[in-house]
Amino acid sequence: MAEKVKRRKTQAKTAIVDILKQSTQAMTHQDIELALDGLCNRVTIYRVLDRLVKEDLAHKLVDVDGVTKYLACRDCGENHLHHHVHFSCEQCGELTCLYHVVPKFTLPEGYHLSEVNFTVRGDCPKCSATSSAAE
Amino acid sequence: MAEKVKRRKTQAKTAIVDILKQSTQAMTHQDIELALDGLCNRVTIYRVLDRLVKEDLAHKLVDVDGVTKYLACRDCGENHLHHHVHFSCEQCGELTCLYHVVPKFTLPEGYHLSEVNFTVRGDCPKCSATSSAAE
DNA sequence: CTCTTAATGCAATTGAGTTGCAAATATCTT
DNA sequence: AAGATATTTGCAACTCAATTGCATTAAGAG
Ligand SMILES: [Mn+2]
Ligand SMILES: [Mn+2]
Ligand SMILES: [Zn+2]
Ligand SMILES: [Zn+2]
Repeated sequence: MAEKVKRRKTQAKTAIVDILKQSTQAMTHQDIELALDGLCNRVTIYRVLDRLVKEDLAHKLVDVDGVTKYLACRDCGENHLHHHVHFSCEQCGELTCLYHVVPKFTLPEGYHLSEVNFTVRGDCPKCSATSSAAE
Repeated sequence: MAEKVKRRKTQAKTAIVDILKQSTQAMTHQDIELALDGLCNRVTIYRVLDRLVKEDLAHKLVDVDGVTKYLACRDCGENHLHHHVHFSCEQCGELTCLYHVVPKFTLPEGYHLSEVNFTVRGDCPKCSATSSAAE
C-alpha cells in the first residue's frame, strides 16, 4: 500500500541539505531562501523541505510563536524523536536543540504518546551574557 | 513608561470570556467565531483575544502543527506559567492541559528560563479507547 | 447628559504556505 | 549514447490566518 517513490538527487536538494547541516540552529523557509540566493524557486524550497522531512533527513519544528523552522537530522537514532528540550531565545530568536536535556514526566492512564515537543523560552548564554554586561 | 490603558467591559469581551471558560480544551479563533454565532466581527475576536492575553485572562498556545489556540486562564498562580504538559490528540485534535503532569529537567549553565511550552502528541484516553475497541 | 477614548465593523492588505500544470531534468533501460 | 519514464521544478494563481487603516460606535468618567 505504501507508494515507493524514487527520490532524485538534485541541485536544490543538495544545496538545502548543505545549508541545514551547516547551521547550528533551526532555520525558517525564509532563512533558507536567503542562503540559497536565488538558486531555485520559493516553492521548490517548500517541496524539498517536505521531502527531507519524509526521508528523515530534516525535522520540522514549530516555535512557541508559531514560526515553522527546519533542522538537519543529526544523531536522532531510529525513530527521530525529539525527547530533548528545544531552547528558543527571546532576544536573538534562535532555536536550538539541547540534546542533553531530556525532561522526565509520566502521562496519566489512557494517554498514548507518539511525539514530544518541549520548547523552553528565555535568554540563551550568548544573549544573557551581553545583556548582564550592559548593566 | 508603561502605558496605562483603561479596559472596557464590552459585549464581545464578556461573551468570549464565557465561551473560553466553558471549554475544557483550547479553542481556535474559528471555534470561537462559530460559538459566537455572529455576535461580533471576526477582527473583533482577534482583538479581544489579544487583550485577554495581555490582561492574563487567557493563554495563547501554538499547537505542534502550528495552529494557534486560546485557553481561559484558570489557577495559574502569579506568573501564569504553564509548567505542565499540554496534550494534543492526533485523532480528535483536542489540546488540553494536563495540570498534574509537570516535567523535571535542568537547563545547562547560562540559560535563563522565562517560559515553557511542553506539548505531547498522541492519542487521548477517549480516542485510544474507541480505536482499540474497533480492532 | 456630555466628553473622551477604547472598542468595533468593514474593506483592503499581508504573508506563509499550497496547488495545477507545462517544461525541465535525473535516473533507468536499451 | 540515445530514448523512455517518472520526478522535480518554475510560474502563476490561489487559500487561509492574521493584520491594518480609518470612519463609526459606545463604554464609562465626570
Ligand atoms: Mn531525526
Ligand atoms: Mn494564566
Ligand atoms: Zn540568544
Ligand atoms: Zn482525542
